[in-house]
Amino acid sequence: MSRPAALSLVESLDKQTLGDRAYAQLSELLISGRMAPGEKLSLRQTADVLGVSIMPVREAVSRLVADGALEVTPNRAVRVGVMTAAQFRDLTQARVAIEGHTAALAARNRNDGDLKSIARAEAAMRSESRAAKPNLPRAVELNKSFHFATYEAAHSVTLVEIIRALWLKAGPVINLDLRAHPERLAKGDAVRFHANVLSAIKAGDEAGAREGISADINNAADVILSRGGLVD
Amino acid sequence: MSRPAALSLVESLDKQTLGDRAYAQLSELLISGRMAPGEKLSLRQTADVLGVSIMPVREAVSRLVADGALEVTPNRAVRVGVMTAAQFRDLTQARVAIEGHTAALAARNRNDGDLKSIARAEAAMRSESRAAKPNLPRAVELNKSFHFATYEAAHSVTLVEIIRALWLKAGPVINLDLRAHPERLAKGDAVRFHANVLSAIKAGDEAGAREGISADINNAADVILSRGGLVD
DNA sequence: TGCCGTGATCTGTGATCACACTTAGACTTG
DNA sequence: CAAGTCTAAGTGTGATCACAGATCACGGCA
Repeated sequence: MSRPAALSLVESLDKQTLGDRAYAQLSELLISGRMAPGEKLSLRQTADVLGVSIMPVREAVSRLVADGALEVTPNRAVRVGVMTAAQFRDLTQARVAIEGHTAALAARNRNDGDLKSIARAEAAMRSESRAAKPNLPRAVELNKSFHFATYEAAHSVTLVEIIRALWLKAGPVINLDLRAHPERLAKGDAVRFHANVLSAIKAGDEAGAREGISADINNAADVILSRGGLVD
Repeated sequence: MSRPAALSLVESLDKQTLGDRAYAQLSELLISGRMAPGEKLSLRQTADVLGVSIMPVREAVSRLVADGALEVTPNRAVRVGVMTAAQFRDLTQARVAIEGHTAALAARNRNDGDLKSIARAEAAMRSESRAAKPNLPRAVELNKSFHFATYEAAHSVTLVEIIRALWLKAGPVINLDLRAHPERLAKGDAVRFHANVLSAIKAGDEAGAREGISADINNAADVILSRGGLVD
């Protein structure tokens, strides 16, 4: 099984299927809230936009439907999932439990490299959200970066994957709201919670990390629920 | 919007796509351990078995790949996911956290109907596993029934969905082992843990429910890991 | 003016075809 | 006899075609 050592540098150059790329692009749109809940989506149309045939889009969409991020109505129309207030509450509670647990785990398992990436992500989001006129898409992205830098520090690929699936469902609701009401960012709640999480993880304080993440999630969810924009 | 009242009885008769049925059948095979980790799977072949074209199978398989239950090797071969011992440990820890949390939630949120279904599932599995020669496929099915009756009592569709995805990954490893070493069932550990879970949930004892489920999961995982059948 | 049939168009789903690639086995060759 | 070669069958992926059902606008009837 010995091969020329130089070959190991170039092997497996692409190996990414078109369906995978379509999935990546669509989930990025969803997770960052660039598609509103209930917005319809045509296979052929998005296939044109992505410059491929409808097959890869089909695969991507069926995966997203399985994830619960998209849904296909009984009328055979694909749209971004719409949630009732009750479903959103259920999702939020699950997020608090799982993301809180993962943050606590991060406080125990983090190494120096993890601390650095979390601190960097925290600083980036702090400076962006305190800017005179913050770049909203960038703020959304930085918020995601901070959370996932935290979760990665738990060193559990299973948990991170689960959280990614949760964000896929919550993204459209949360980040669309943030785009519509940017004043929530300026208020600085998220930045404060993030700072608490960072210092707790640095100190190895599991309960503190869990509470910081819980507060961050619950705070955002409360604002959205009080806005009353969800059906039912 | 008023319609003849009689029509409301027959509306929405099936509305289940072939791909959904293929997914249901394949995931049932996986979750009950009837397919061994690493076992290969051909799209055309399974399409023949299921009596459909390869399209529905493709959709089902791509969803299962996204779930991590199946995997497609770089050589373009689909097979049941194989796990390293480290991955299995990670998966087990996530299961302990999430399923334990859900059981605790069940102890708080259960109603009388939930208690009845849990008790019924517990009794069914107990009697089967104490039989002279237990029916293994049935025991696997009853074990699943007990766990999910418990989790349903938490009344959180989000958590139950997540747990179902976790079982899809763990099923092949755990239940294949159970088929290969049925003496584990006769030993009665699972039955004892289940009884503890049932009484804790009945008593509203959240910590007890969490510990019972944790013990059940960890016990099975320890046996499998000590068997050394996992690669790496 | 209001309502309902009707046809063109668009939807997702399923089947079939085309293709690049892998793999296994018979064959040839040294 | 062993090692390399080449062919044929099988693989997943992608494109295209076919189809039932939904939607919507237009036009005719009441």
